Amino acid sequence: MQAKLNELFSALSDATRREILIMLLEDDMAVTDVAHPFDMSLPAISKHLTILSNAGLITQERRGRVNWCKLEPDGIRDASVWMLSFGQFDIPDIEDLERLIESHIDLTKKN
Amino acid sequence: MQAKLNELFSALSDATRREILIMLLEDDMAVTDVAHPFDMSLPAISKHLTILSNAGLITQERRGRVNWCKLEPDGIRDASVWMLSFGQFDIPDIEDLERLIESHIDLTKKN
DNA sequence: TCAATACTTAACCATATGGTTAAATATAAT
DNA sequence: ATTATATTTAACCATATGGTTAAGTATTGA
Repeated sequence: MQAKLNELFSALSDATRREILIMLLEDDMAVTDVAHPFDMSLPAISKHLTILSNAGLITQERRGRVNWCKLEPDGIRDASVWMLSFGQFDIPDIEDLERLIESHIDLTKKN
Repeated sequence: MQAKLNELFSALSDATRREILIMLLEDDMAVTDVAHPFDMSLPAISKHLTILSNAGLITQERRGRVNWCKLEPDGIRDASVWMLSFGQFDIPDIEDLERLIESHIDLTKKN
């Protein structure tokens, strides 16, 4: 359990990986397309995807030469359970939330 | 913002640090008392506390030779905002939550 | 004043992380 | 059959992380 939480929070502790997760909210994507917006080599992205996969935050399914990445909706659950049980998890300022969701939309439009 | 989130999730990605946070839910504690339940040197705990402090999850206030550690209730907020905005943040199985809260109680009793 | 207490800092170590480039693999298209 | 595409694997590198022990610094108590 603790090891799983370590892996989860650790996976979330990198901005590139968080952006990838947000991109995958929109739709499933091929590895190359995931890599496209980032100023980073393909192997680097491939590694990030492996980390997200091991943490259970995404799944990958190869069809032909394309490896499709998709969000695993339950992946974040253990982390959210921990945060809720930690108790300091109030509903945040609605404006913070709106601003952040807005920034996600900008991000996906950027592609 | 991203750097702050990196720091926050990274601080949460270590089981020792998460346990420390849960201990501090109960009450403020001196560094030595924080260290007591762990099979780890004092400098190691001191480092963990610095990391929690830099992430904004706790504050430390020295009075005399005792450095009091206290939870910073708003510290986790940015992480919770991100998770909520990520959207896959359902209220989890109530039994999962109860089991986890129970395990926290056990943990604090252990001291 | 001297010793004990409550730490922090320094120096070190092994392993992990996040990136790179080059080479390998498998599939699809020509 | 050859080439292009999509991706992974390997080898490498610099820096970060999480621990250690030993030494240093205040503060308190005797």
